[in-house]
Amino acid sequence: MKEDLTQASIEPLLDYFNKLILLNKEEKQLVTERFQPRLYRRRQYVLQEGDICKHFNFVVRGCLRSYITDEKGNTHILQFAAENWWITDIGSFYKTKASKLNIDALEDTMVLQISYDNLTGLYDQAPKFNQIFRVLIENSHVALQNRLLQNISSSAEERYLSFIQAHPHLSNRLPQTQIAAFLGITPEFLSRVRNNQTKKP
Amino acid sequence: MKEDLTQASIEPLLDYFNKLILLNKEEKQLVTERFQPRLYRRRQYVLQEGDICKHFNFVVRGCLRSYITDEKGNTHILQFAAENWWITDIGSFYKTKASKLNIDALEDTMVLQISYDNLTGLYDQAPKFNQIFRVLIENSHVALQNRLLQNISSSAEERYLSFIQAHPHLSNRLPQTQIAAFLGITPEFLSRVRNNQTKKP
DNA sequence: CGGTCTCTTGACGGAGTTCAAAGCTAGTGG
DNA sequence: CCACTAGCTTTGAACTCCGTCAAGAGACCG
Repeated sequence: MKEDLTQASIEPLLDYFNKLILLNKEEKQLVTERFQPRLYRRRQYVLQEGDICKHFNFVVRGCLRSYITDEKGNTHILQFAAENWWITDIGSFYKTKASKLNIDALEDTMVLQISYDNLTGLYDQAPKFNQIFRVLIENSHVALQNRLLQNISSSAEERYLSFIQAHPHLSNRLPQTQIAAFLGITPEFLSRVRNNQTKKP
Repeated sequence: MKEDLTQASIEPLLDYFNKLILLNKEEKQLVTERFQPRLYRRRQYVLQEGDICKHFNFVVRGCLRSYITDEKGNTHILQFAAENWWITDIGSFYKTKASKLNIDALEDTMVLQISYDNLTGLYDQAPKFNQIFRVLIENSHVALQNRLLQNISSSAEERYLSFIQAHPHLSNRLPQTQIAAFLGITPEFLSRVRNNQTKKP
């Protein structure tokens, strides 16, 4: 499946903003000017540990992940980002300091990305985006709170069932190794959980 | 130790804001007008599951916690908030919907709190506070990301050591049951972890 | 094809839980 | 100010969940 940037469409992003707060013509124009389309190929890094995160990314097609790698070489996934999701290292991006996270592509992926300067410029030209990006972070924060609470209160099986129920589209297209790294268990144990699950009902 | 609202001081809050972004005289005045001091006694609820979270709280003295209770009756702590920390249910507060969290006082606690209307009024009168509160959430979000990653990648012992190192003042004044509920382990096991720890070095 | 990645399965080991009991601390009411 | 109760901490033993290591069987891609 070929794709190139001339096919890039800003529409999904405009739709996304419009669902949060209606944009006028000028604001849509600003978004179109300040966000840049970009393609990442499978396994390509969007951000590498130690670098400064330069962009806020909106996924148009494909799937990215953010993760850390521990001293044993195991990866632990903080977030997946498929269509219409945002991904960045907020701490590194806003404070311009070295990132502890990696972000890379699980599939060939097209994003619309905005740099720090372009984003602060956007805040100045259209203050409405202050509110929009505050809401983005709030939503993301609430989701993360729920995930943490579930992690300290539920078994691996409960977390897995909850994940496939909340994200059926993701659990279909991701390899189980990635889901295990997200849930905080080993791929072997996830395999057993799934096996028990099919026998149950 | 007696304390009452006439002794209430807005100073810690003004100091806190000033360290993020310098405030002018008018802005300080606005903060003084719009934040209300309030006392909560030990075990008193600040927010109860099912209610709508009405306030953003800044702790001046004492300590609060936010938590859920599961079907077995176990509590799982999302956050502690001692001096100079913020605590609220962001989702419930901004979207005016029923909260899944409880917030209560672990000690007699004085807070400075602001209502939703007063906060949005503050945003309008002094846009600087848009930025201030965006930074607050960003910081909180980064802290939560780190905690989640540690939870899915580290042992109970590692998490405990990391907690007492990052928050020595808190770990001294909190009962171990509360720390265990925060780390996601049983109080019995935390006792054993501490016991091993004292024997080691 | 050949190699790499993914998924499964088994046996074993270890981290963390559950239940129960006991001593200790601290708040509370009379 | 004392007595009493409720909560905190510790310890033991049995048990469960989940990880580790190893091996083999597809599946996909170059």
